[in-house]
Amino acid sequence: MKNRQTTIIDLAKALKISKSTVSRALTNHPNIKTETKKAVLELAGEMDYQRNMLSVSLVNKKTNTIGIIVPEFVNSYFSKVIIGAQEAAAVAGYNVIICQSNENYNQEISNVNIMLSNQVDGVLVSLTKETRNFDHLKRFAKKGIPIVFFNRVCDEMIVPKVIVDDFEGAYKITEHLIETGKKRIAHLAGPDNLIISRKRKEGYLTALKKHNIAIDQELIIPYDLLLEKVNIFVNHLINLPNPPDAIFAINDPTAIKVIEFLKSKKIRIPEDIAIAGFSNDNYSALIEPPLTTMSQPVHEIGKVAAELLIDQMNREVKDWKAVTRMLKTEIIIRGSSVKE
Amino acid sequence: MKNRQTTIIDLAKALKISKSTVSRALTNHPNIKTETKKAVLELAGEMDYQRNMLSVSLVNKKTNTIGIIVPEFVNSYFSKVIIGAQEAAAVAGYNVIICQSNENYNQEISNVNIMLSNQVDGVLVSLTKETRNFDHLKRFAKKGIPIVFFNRVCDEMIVPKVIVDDFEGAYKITEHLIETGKKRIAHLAGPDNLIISRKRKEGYLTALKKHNIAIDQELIIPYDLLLEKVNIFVNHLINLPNPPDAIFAINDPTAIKVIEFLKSKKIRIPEDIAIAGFSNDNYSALIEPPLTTMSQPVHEIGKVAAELLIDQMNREVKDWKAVTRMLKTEIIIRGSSVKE
DNA sequence: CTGTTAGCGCGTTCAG
DNA sequence: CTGAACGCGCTAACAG
Repeated sequence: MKNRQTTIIDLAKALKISKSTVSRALTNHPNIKTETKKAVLELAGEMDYQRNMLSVSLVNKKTNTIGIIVPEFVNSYFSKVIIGAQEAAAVAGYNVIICQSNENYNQEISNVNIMLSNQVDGVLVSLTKETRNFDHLKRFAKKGIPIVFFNRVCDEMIVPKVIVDDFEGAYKITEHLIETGKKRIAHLAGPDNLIISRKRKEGYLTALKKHNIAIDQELIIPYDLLLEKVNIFVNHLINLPNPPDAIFAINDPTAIKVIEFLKSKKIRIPEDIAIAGFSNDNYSALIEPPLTTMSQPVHEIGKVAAELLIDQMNREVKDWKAVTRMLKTEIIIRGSSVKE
Repeated sequence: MKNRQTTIIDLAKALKISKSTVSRALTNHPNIKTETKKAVLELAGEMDYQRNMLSVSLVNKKTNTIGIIVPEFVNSYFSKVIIGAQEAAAVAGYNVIICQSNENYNQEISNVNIMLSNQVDGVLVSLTKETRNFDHLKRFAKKGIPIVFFNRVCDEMIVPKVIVDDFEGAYKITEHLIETGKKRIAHLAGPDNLIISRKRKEGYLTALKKHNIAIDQELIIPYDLLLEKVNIFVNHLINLPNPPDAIFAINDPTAIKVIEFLKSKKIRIPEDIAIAGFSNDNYSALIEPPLTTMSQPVHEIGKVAAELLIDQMNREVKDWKAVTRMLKTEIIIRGSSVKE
């Protein structure tokens, strides 16, 4: 089926020396005559020899690979985190394999199996919106494989985490809406099992309380992150007897959908209803009106997560540390909340 | 460093049977007593045994993994292609490893090395904008590893390719601009080494000729796909003594940048200058005005590419077929070219 | 139906 | 400085 690739044995035969010598020449071993080393390297070049990492990993019990499991990467958020992680991993000599769970719990389980059977040395995980049970993820730790969560983290596991201050972010953005004169602020809240959803909702609620605005449960919409349904929820909101004058959406893709829908209904943004999102995605600045949102340091989230993971991998299991790194967000005020 | 993971030997010892029996039980071998099989499976579950694919791959000389090399995946285009490819690969029992070359030739070479040392069974490649030499990619074929190109393909290698009709797409979209009454249509053309750039430019030129519009070299801007530079080029265009009344950009991210810049200059779109892009990216419908563009069947491109690759992998090298699949595009007319 | 043996490609002892 | 021998975890071929 497949042509055999050049191996150390091929090189050894051609040069009439032992395999171990070839191996040593290839791995910069100290005890090796410079000329035999040179000869080996030369022939390796000619024959396009490429080290078989499968064997190396098998022998070393180490693949130099870290796995990343994300819910999706069509939106820019996770793509950028991945790039940040990949760069930091490369610096430390690690490759990366990526699986997307497609926001599906069972898919996440099967991703874990893929990672495990490919013997990753560590994993970076951001949970699906459905994940409520973490047994599949605990398998990593049991096998001595460190795990680091980012963005969609899990309280139940004491491991390193990289997050932003979702509470504060939501608080500030809600406060911003209040300060622009809005009084009935609705919230499209994410699934309650995600900590980011709960924190952002808390931030929202706390800001309202602080400013003595009565909380109206009618304005808090439980939303399962299915963009197709945004229209229904928003339509419901605008048809309330006492409709909202602002909507804070759990994330930017949702907020963008909200804007689209309101525009189609000829509702003025921000005069009639102001909109805010969360995360400052790629195109949030480009829609009309541009979206007010909290920016997250996406690239750095990936970088820090990878660095924490690599740190864990360099420790004995008993020395693992479960630090939580909380990175800075920044409010980006644009035309969806303030008339420019 | 790492806790040893459960192996077949562990199971064999615990059950006091031979390793081969355990192996057979785990792989659904026919010749095996149902009760021993059951016992093995049960213990495997208890001990959380996970097959070490490193060893399996080493023995089988097959990793069941296909590699994908893309220039980037921050924009939605390649993300979606990857998802399509991943789905098709999964159906056939293949995993996927993804590398991004970051539009960098040297990075692409190093990606090839990663793929090779990880012993992928086949690769899907979309070239960087810098790639002019293909020796690194020819190494795959020499080693019996099939390669399939998509989107950014290469004339020099006779292998399967998945493309869209870039010539026709560009022709139609230019013609559309002409039909809306535009006479001085500029083109932000991609690097000449990319076939898609050349085809799209040809389509543009042919449409002009067909409609007896003189070709003005001043309006054809060679552009290296660096979004940061779009403003400079567009600024140059609008300050020409005889400025364009339309701009056809090689891709959507570029077109979106053009729109942003023109808006900042208070130039009316499409009245003063109409804009068209190519590929119908995620947010092209959302900007103001929404972007006229050619949609590509991104998901299907990935799917077809993966299927062609899997087909090659199932053949002997001598039976490899170099089909080129050209998928359908569709013009999407929106407000950036026609006042709504 | 089960056990034994060999070997995938490599790195790492241990001898010289 | 170099070679021989062993083993990583698993599957396949060959005996029973």
